Formats: sequence, structure tokens, C-alpha cells
Amino acid sequence: MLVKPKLTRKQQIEKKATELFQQNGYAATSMRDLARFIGIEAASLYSHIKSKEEILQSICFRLAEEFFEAMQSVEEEGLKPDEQIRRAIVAHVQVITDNPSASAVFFSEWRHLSEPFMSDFLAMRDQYEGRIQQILEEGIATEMFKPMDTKFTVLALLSSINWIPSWYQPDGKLGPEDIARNVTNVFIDGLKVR
Amino acid sequence: MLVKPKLTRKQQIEKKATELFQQNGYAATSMRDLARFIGIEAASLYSHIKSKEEILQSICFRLAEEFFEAMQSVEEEGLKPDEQIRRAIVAHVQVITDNPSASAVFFSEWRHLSEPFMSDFLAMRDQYEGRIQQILEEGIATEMFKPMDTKFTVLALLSSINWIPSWYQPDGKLGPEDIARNVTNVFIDGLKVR
DNA sequence: CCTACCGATCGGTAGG
DNA sequence: CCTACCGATCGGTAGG
Repeated sequence: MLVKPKLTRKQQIEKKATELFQQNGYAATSMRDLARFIGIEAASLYSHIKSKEEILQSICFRLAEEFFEAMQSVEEEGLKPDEQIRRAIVAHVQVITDNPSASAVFFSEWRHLSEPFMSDFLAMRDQYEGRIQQILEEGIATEMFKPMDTKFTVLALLSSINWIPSWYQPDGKLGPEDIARNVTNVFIDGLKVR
Repeated sequence: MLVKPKLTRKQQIEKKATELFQQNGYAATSMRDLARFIGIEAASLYSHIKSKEEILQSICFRLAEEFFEAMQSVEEEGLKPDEQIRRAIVAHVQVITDNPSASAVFFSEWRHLSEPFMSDFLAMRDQYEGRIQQILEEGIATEMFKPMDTKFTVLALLSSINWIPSWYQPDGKLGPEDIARNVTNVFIDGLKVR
């Protein structure tokens, strides 16, 4: 038996907004659409949230936090580069499959953030990519990975993974572990010194 | 000396619309924005185009055609799977780097197409992915590639490449050939039997 | 290609 | 949480 989750109105609103933002995009989702799905009037939404953009901000920064926490705990394991990148991929995939709609919004709707939120967001993203790049560079320095354009590889790796929400089905035959294994299979085996 | 391209008004409109759709998204780009950049009144746009969506359709289906033509000429070379996938990647990257803005729109704004255009678009995309998957499967059958989830690998491969327009700079240090070589380096070396 | 304009819809507020 | 409403803006048309 599934436990029926008791969401506050605010949580209901954010959850449904996340789904609508994913499906139609932020700009093409109206507050009236959202209100209709919740079952209240559009004006009533504003008893729970300050603005449409505030919802987008919540989604983007909550996800950013989750990605950083996952990365943090991987780094604390003190693994060698090859195992560390593997664990980082698993952790990253896990965050996405745990939050498929929010991830999709995170990856493609951040450009609708106003300043200074957009700059903050991009700075966090750069920092995150830098930490992955760091792992690759340590791998090269210790001759576990072959020389490569690490910046490029990080982008290729992340874009592969970040595309997942566009096709991931929680009930599909590929679970989070299968996906992470597929990703590492394709990428790591191509990176390691032979 | 660069030859000054003489664009018709319609071409000017489509070009500027492509840039705006990429930057702000289709839904968040207004015809008044577009007109201002062209230097005419919004109403005057409609002497050259039928509707806002018609522009999006032009972009999406023109790109689809280019991808298919590129794929077609690769297939006609009659290469073995390993060399064929390499050539397919180069050709695909070339289409993207030749049309970075249009590609970005192609990859992320197609969901704003109305029916039946969206269904047509998705059918073409599925067919294209199927042809790449076919190459991978031939590679496995001939034992050039190791066994893998080919559907997944196609998605990972294409999403890596399709992310390119979001960071590609025509004047940057990475040219189309460098990008294609990087992609094949990462992917093919991970796919081949050793 | 412009002026003038249409009905529809947008995010959001006032006041209860 | 609702009714009533705001000013702004949307894609697009009529007529010249």
C-alpha cells in the first residue's frame, strides 16, 4: 500500500506547476491553467505563492541543492578518480530519476529566471561542472584516464545524462541503476587507459 | 572579404526569428519583438509570413531535411559500421555547427508545433534515431561493437551532440572537426571490441 | 509596409 | 479562497 502523501496547498501548486512547466514550458504555462488543475481560481494561487517566477526559482534552486549534496557525499567517500566518476554519475542519475519533471524544468527553463537569479544559477552550474571536470583531471594526472579535452567531456557526459528526463518513465524497464550502468559503460570504458 | 548576403525580407525575418526563438524560446518571443529587430511594424510581418508558427515549422522541417540528407549521403558511402558511425557523427555535427541557432530551436522548441506538425516531426525524429540504431546493431552483429542497449546509446550519443548549440561559438577554438573528433573519441573508443 | 484596431489572454491586486 | 477587476500585451486582420 502506498502512503497517501499529504501535500500542503503550496506543495500541490508547486508539484502541478512543475509538471506543466515540463510539458508546455514555463512561458506557455499560464497561472489560469495551473489554477484550473488545482481546482481553484487563478487569483487564489497568490495566497500561497508570491509570483509565477517564484515557483520556477523554487524548482531550480531546490534541484541545484540536491545535485550539490549528492556530489558532496560522493567526494567525501575519498575514492580514486575512476570509481569516483562512476559514483558521481550514479548519484547524478539518481537525483534526476527521483525528480524527473523538476529536472526537466531545471535543465531547460532556467533561462526564464530574472536577475540576479539567472546569474546565480549559472554560477552554480559552472561550479558543479568544474567539480566533475576536476575528477577527470585527477584521473588523467594519475594516468587512469587517457588525455582528453576535459571541459568538452564534462559537457558531453552531462548532456547525455540530462537528456534522461525527456524519455525516462518511472515504470519503464530501465531503472535508475540500469541507466547509470549504461552511462558508465558507454563513457568510462571510453576514458580509461588500456 | 565576406560577400554581403542579400536576404529577402522573408529570409531576414526567419533568420532573426530563429535567433530570438533560440535566446528566449518560442513562446516568450513576441511578434512585436521580432518586428522591432527587423525595423518594421508588427502588422507588416504578416505581408511576408502567414503566422508565427509558420516560422517555427520552417525552421524545424528545414533542419530535419538537412539531417536526413547528411545521413543519406553517409549511408550511400557503403562503409563498415565503425567507419559509418564515425562519418554519421561528423555529418550530424556539421549540420549543427552550420546552423547553430536553428538547431537549438529544432531541438527544444518543436513541442510548440501544432498538430499534425508535431506528430510528423516526432515521426521523423524516430526514424532518424532508428537509422543510427541500425548502424550500431550492424556493428554488434559483425562484432565490431560490444553488445549494448542500442536504443539507449543512440539517445546518449545524440543528446551529447545535440547539446552543442548551447555552447558552440563559431569563432571559438573548437571547430566542427574538433568537435566531431572529440565526440567520436569519447564514444567510439568506448564501443569497439578490444 | 503603415495606421488603426480586434478579441483574447496574460500576471497580478484590492478587498472581502 | 472568491469576485471583480487592472493595465499590459498577445497574435492577427482590415483597409489602404
